[in-house]
Amino acid sequence: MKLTKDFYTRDTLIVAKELLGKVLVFGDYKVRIKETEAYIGSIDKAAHCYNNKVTNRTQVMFLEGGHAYVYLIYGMYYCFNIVTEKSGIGSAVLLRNVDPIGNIAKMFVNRYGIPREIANKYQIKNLTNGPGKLCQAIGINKEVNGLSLLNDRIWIEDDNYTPASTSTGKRINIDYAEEAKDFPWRFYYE
DNA sequence: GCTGCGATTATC
DNA sequence: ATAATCGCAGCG
Repeated sequence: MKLTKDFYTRDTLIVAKELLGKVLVFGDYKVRIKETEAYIGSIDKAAHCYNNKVTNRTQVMFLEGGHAYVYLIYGMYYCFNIVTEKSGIGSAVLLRNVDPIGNIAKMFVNRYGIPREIANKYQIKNLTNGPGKLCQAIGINKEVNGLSLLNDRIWIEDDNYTPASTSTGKRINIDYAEEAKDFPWRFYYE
């Protein structure tokens, strides 16, 4: 069943952990969430909205939980986030790794421009295992930014899958974030 | 207006 | 280890 507003408008760390195993649905694409990272603007130097800074880019992070926050990184790749907490609190959860479930054939075309049948082992392994890769695979771009996950274009659902065990660790590629770089705000399972 | 820099990825 | 590539924030 589709996750409702009450799921998203909670503590960001809880939402980040409980998103593991849930299914993101976008058009005909379906992927299962395997790895997330939490970003909390009030105390987190790694967050775009650190110090509750509202800009044209970060304003989406302050919407009520249950919206999509999509940004362009390195001028080349999009990253997909889920906004959390009540309206006015700048926070979001980044999707860092997912397993492909539905419309996988199209994902190979989107990523490599080739049919699934001729993909090599390396390409299969790297289809959706990164924040930029998963967006390219399922066609997420700037137009998704700000969309509600409670409507019918994009949403997350629970199909009663529960990971056997989950792990916690430091977030990736935020060495500039001083003390925040050591916050254990990354959640994942194998 | 100009500058420097990323919540990344592919390739060497 | 490094190039690719551009929106955005900061400056003044």
